[in-house]
Amino acid sequence: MSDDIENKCIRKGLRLTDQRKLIAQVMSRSENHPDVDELYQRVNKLDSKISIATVYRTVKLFEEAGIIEKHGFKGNKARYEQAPQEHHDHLIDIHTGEIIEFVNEDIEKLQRKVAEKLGYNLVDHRLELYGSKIKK
Amino acid sequence: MSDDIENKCIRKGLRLTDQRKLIAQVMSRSENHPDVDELYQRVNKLDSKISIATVYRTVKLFEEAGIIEKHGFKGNKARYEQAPQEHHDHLIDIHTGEIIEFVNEDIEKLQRKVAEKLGYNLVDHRLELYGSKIKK
DNA sequence: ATAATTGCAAATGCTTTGCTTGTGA
DNA sequence: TCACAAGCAAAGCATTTGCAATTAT
Repeated sequence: MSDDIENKCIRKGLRLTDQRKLIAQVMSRSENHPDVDELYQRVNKLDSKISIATVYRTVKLFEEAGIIEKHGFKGNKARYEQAPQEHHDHLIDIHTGEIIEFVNEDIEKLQRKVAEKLGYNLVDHRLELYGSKIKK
Repeated sequence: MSDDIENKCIRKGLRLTDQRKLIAQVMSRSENHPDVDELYQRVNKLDSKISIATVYRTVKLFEEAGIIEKHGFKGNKARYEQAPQEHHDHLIDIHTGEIIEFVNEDIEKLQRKVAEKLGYNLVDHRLELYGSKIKK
């Protein structure tokens, strides 16, 4: 269902305003990883009175609640995606900007091992691959 | 020698100004991964007339010439380090901010493999581990 | 000589915030 | 009702840029 995010909000005790519902909805339906401005554009079509400050506040709220995830890929602007059920990393096409999600359990394991070898518990990580399409 | 960066500038045909020499020198002697402001503070002690705009311009110039590397760890501000002879990744202590460099050839291999499986040539990557020190 | 570089301050781009009015529970 | 959220515009930061003066080659 597309209001999954709404339910999460309720469970987290977040007040459910019209604007938050809209942003949740747009976020749910996003195929790509939109930045705040894209989000604002889309939400704006549904409610032209919403302000970009609200989008920023909501996105941060959702992020802190663990409902969505923030990414800072190269080329700065923060991009968001719905917090995935299962963790994944990203491969970014350096020519088109297309973002492909992937999972590799071997890499995950090695990361934990590396951290431990250095005397650390792995709390979080960021892995981004940048590549160009192989032409046949 | 600490003026390794200077030689690289010459080889790249970059004009060698006093300010660039200073920044190169400070960069060479940095143990940590300084951000522009730290760099500016240090350089400023050697030449109080230097402007922060010059530091920004120089750091970008060096980066584009492949002389230094730019990192965007979590918590935004760009940090720089001398371009290493051998590639390495970073583990960041989430409590102290300390940055530890590491190399793991297995992870590197897996990354290439993952990219290829997705139909891409791996051009670049970013791997950051965030951890907290294991207490004995 | 002269094209590139600097310093300064103003401009930019993204993000946050103060304050008043509006609203969900 | 009333603590919290939204809208607006102003402020904040990191970074970039226009321009006149300076400098490396």
